[in-house]
Amino acid sequence: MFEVDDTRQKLINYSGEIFSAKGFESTTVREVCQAAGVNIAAIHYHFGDKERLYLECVKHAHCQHGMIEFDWPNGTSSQDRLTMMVTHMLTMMLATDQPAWQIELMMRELARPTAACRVLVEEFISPVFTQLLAIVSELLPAETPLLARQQTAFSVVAQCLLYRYHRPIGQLLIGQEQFQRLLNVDTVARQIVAFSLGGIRECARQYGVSAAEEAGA
Amino acid sequence: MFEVDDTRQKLINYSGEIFSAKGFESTTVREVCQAAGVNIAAIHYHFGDKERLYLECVKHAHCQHGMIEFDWPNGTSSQDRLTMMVTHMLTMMLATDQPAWQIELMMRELARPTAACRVLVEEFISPVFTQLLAIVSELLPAETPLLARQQTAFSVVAQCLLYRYHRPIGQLLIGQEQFQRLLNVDTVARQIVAFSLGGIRECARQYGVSAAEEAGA
DNA sequence: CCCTTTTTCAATCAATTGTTTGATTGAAAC
DNA sequence: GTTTCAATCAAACAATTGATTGAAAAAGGG
Repeated sequence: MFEVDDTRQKLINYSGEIFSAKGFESTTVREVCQAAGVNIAAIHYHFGDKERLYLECVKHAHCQHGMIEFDWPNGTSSQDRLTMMVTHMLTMMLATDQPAWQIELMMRELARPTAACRVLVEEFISPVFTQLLAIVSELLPAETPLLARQQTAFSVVAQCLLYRYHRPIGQLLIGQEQFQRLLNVDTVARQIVAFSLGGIRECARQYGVSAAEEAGA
Repeated sequence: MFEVDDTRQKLINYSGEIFSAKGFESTTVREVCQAAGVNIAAIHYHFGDKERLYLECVKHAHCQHGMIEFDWPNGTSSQDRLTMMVTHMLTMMLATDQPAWQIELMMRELARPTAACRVLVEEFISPVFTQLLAIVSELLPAETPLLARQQTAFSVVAQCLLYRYHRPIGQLLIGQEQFQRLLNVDTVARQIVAFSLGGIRECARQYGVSAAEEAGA
């Protein structure tokens, strides 16, 4: 974490934090510049305008949290890979340590896409989804239609997304102290993996015997 | 759907639509009044200010789509009730027919809560969640800890929420025409129910034999 | 008809928005 | 020492924001 005392870098860091907390519209350039300790005109000088500063933040966010390369030990089972995948996604979702504004900004962008969304999906989301789809496909029969496999993968990611997007509702529903216990990655991951494996197995039953079960028998 | 030519009603309808589409901050009172065909001062006269107009919209939204009362035919199985529950939630999530701004506004409120969120959860979300939790509990062993049952219920609702909140990502991930096929309630409901039943069964295995299986044996 | 109350209207308010200007700084290049 | 150029600054820009005014219009009751 290099703390470069560069005006441009300071602007990205501070504006990214505010953008992620309040959104693009509700963030004012004066607020950003005051937080960063730079002059108002610095935004125009270094980025052109507010929107291009925002785009730079999104770009910076998904570069910093770039896709990690999963190099599974040879012969890792589908179940284990699913577990690692879910754990990886949950780690990002539940991350509260600083600087966490990058994730939050990306989540905002994915929920209410602007122009920056497409590249975000292509470079950040799509690779993860492709890998997840591959894992799910191994656990489903070979004849399973593509759409059904995609739906199954959606069911897995949906569970992970809930704990970030709907944290406030969750707290109101089951109480704050109870929900606090659900911020532990391993606790949640264990439940989601178990639930998902059962769900996948049930879906597999609709289309025949899964490839994994076939190999296991 | 009474089309009352009342200024107050027109303001709620049109502003609700714009609020739901662009959010509170990005919506201007001029835009609203022009759409409704009323004078700018009408907002101040009928509601006081912009914020109280917004609160009135949220209230109107969750009143219109109030909680439906499930009166199951006596002896309806847990599975069937889960199916009806999921179908009900998905019907709301995937609703695209007019006027759909009420749901969208509530979803916004639940993702980024303002003062109006608490009453929304208490009167609208909590009753549904309570019923879902009851159904899930029937399918799980009696010894299952409360937190585990709540997590399981979360896993079910999460799948439903995905198809509304992350529609843009879904379209980018699997293609627009492919995603279009996932806007059919029955198609999605069938998959989610199957996945969920399998997931619940797997979770039940961790805590013993479920009450339902016990009764079935 | 007149009187009162409610409702609507054009015009304007002060405040805030993103953006731009032209001068000033400071250090490197010649 | 002079020139050059990127960087920063205070100040102001035009435009838009939500809110407010006081008069005009409409509605209702006697």
